Amino acid sequence: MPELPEVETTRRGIAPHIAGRRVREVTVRQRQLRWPVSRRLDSDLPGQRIDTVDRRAKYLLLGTQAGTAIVHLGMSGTLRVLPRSAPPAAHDHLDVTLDDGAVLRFNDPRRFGSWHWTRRPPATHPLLKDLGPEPLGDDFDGAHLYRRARGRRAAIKNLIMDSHVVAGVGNIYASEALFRAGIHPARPAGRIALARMVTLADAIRAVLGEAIRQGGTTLRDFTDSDGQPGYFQQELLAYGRAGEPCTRCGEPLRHRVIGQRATYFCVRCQR
DNA sequence: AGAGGTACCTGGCAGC
DNA sequence: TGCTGCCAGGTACCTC
Repeated sequence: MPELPEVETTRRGIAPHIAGRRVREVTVRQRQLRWPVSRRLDSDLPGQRIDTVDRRAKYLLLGTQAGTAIVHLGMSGTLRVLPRSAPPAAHDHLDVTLDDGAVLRFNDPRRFGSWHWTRRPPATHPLLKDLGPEPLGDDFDGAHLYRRARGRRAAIKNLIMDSHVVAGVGNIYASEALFRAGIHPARPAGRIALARMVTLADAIRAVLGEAIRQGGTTLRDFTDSDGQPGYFQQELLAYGRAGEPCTRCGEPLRHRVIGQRATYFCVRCQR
């Protein structure tokens, strides 16, 4: 269930266990993920030391001297560090065995996740090169949103979920940020004033930041073989709460499909 | 160029 | 209990 906070939580969870380790072996049990896993991964990654564990949008980047593994968790992917002796379970599609006997194991029931290998700077990879700014980075703010909304008649919720506008805002946090900002999710993006875009950008940063902090607090030991990876339990104010009273005004929250995705909002507070 | 729909795949759950 | 239909956190790609 990875949105950006979970991907970041995963990154923080696995990094201490894999950074600096050398890759002994790559085992691909299911090559058909969102895209077929390139044979280059099997051939190039073994023998390399993992120097960096970074994140760009919802992509995890395992950097080595020879190239970078680009990993996406899709809708249902998880990455965990386990003892090599741990037997593979259903949907354990890919293992990266390390030189200390641990294994970085990728599990993904729905197979919407992906593994790429690139020998070039990862930022130039087709999947990454056109991404918008990081929502928690310095070059994302209300002015950026306002600029990108000029001439756009699409719903604001669709705009902030467009990874080319801002990277990594998923369906849950789009609803949450719009609720906090008091902006109706279906409002045409081009008809929102700069000041409200500033409020929205701040809300996006706040909700993602808080979720990451919560993810950190509930993060379990990623080396625990039988523990579920610790997904954060966030106090969501809008998402999934159709019919429940708005925390601000008491009006029952509504559910509506916008951009083919479930959307939750308050008709009184959000305009 | 922008907007909208489709596709990928499996598991869980409500309803019958 | 078992079947069917629907829904789910993502996002590239296609068409209009």
